[in-house]
Amino acid sequence: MEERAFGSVMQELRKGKGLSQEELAFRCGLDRTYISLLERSLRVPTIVTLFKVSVVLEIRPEEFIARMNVQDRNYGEGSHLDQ
Amino acid sequence: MEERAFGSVMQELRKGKGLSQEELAFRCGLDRTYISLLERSLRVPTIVTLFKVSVVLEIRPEEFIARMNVQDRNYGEGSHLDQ
DNA sequence: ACTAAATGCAGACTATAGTCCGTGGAGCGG
DNA sequence: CCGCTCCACGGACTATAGTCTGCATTTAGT
Repeated sequence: MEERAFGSVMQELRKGKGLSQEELAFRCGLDRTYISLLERSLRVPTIVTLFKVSVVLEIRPEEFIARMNVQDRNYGEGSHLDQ
Repeated sequence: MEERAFGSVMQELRKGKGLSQEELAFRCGLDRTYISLLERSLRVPTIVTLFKVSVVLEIRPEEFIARMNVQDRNYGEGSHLDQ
């Protein structure tokens, strides 16, 4: 199905923004332990959760999904990964 | 959150392929009544369900999500909205 | 009018998304 | 060593995704 896990993409984006799991959870209105479960791929989010996380991580949800499909595509040239 | 419902996009794609709810459900490995619930936005799918439906409807999941964003959503001064 | 396909919908389920408590361990600065 | 932050993890929840069965209604064809 998905080539790359949702949680892996989320963790990468979270660390890229220098957020702790707890801080991300708070800003998303989700539970701290649930973010942990997501990153370890022990839960599958609904698309509503995808949208919530995308807002906080400042990425378009479709871009988030796109990153799950392909490992190497020249994402960004570091354009929106920095900050 | 989403401007356009998941179910609305799914129904449009389903009809575009001339499939009944039952046929779509069968090909997705989902229940017929659940497809009905999704189209009426009485349920929110997980991303796994998004992927299943996308395969059958022959659309990339990120494109599916993108079609939910008909209205503009602003994530921080258009830094990654372009492209 | 009759038939059949397609869908809405209700109810009672099962599986899992998501919460809320806590504990313990790894890492790090003082 | 001590305190602090971050995170993995457990257990016991609550909410909701998703199934299954059955029936009623609508729509289109003949």
